Amino acid sequence: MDEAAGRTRTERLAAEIAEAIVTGALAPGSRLDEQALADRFGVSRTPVREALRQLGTSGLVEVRPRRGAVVAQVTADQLAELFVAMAEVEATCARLAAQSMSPLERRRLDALHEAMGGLARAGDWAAYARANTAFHGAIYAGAHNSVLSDFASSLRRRLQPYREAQFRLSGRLALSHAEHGAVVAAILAGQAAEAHAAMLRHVTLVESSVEGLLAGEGGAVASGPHGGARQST
Amino acid sequence: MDEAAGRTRTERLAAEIAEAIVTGALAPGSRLDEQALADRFGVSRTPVREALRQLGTSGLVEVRPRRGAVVAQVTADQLAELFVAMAEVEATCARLAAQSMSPLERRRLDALHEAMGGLARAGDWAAYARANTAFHGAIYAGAHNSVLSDFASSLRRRLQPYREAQFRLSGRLALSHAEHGAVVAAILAGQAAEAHAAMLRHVTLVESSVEGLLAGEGGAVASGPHGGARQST
DNA sequence: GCACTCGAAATTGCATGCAACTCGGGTAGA
DNA sequence: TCTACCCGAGTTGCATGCAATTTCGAGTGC
Repeated sequence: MDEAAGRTRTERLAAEIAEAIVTGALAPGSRLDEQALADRFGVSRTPVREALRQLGTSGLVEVRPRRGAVVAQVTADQLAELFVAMAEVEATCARLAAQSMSPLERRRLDALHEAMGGLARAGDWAAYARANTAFHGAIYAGAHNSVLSDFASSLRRRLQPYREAQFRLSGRLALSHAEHGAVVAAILAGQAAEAHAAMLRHVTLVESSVEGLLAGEGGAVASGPHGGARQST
Repeated sequence: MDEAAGRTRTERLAAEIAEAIVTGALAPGSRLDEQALADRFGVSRTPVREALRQLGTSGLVEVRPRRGAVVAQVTADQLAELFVAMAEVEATCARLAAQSMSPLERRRLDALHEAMGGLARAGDWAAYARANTAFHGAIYAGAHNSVLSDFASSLRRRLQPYREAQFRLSGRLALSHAEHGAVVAAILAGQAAEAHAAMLRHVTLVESSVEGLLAGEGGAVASGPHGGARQST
């Protein structure tokens, strides 16, 4: 499934390591030994080092000079800050989208939302999670601002493992779809303030849902939301 | 002048190259030849490459696989997007700050604002520009969210050369201080919506001021706001 | 005169090697 | 027994070298 994802080895490595971190195959806090990674991917340490630097800048790994790299620890406090930041940025995107989405973009957002209703009723949380990414992506795009859009995407990506788990909670799917409904209605109507408020509420509810999950797991925040998932590829 | 800024060569290089880009010593669009940079700083290509990758992730340089790195071009459209993003993020920080700044933080913000009034009346735009960075930094910090704060700082840094020029415009100093006054008043009073609106207005006014400057320069956006300025420190 | 092809120089991507630093265990001393 | 020190293994930071790709220019055909 890697085909020719990235042209250079460094790019492919950065993508693969990021994937492993986001999916939980590499647990937060684990050391990222350069030689071990190089052996594992069949390359030398040089591209591994370059990939780790890149991931360090984007916040996924922490590189300590002369002391190696580790998968970034996400404390409960930092997790809360990430969620607040994502809520605010997404809400901003929603407001801008309400102001500046084209008629075509509005129709497509509406259609996507309708389709997700079917997935929610069917209880297909895996498909819903995928569609959910597209849904939020459509709103980022509708803001017509690549800087905000990129930032929102990167936050969403970092929080992906924490968000995904909560879709399995019974009832969350229908709730999520209802919250989306309020966002979509406000955007379609061009009501900027309402769109902002609705999106803020939606993401904040996701956050409290995640917090409930993590609390139930017994303070396993530092080791991520995966009960023991290991790499799948 | 570099003392021991960064411990490793890569870090120092990243900082120095970033500085050269931000101050305009390296013009947007210029090629960043690895060997040339290595010679210039007296190191080998390896740390230069790692530094360039880092800067690539943060958006300051554009690295094209197999085709070398160039200082990121900022088109007029991208500049507008950067300003919109900064306005929105700063406004969000201002709103959060109004909600959650401690009494001590509020007093300090007020004191800083008062001091800047003196600088504005004296027409000391260089000192005002420095204090301005501290002023906005205080608001970022008051939001109590390192994710948003870091993002805002990075945007501010990228826009620094464009913002700085407009302080020299006669009248801008007093106007800027007046706009700050509205922001400070709202934050001190805990009026979240007002703080948001006031900050949005402030940054948007800075943007139009910068646009006026650039238009006056004759479409020199792509080559940056420096008419030929070279590094000063 | 213009476009296209081919080849050499230049530049990037990556592998390898070495020195400097970190960190663990063991030992001597109090 | 506890503390401090020392030393060796293991890692990281960086330099160097080579292969692959891009780029630019000269030459050729149309």
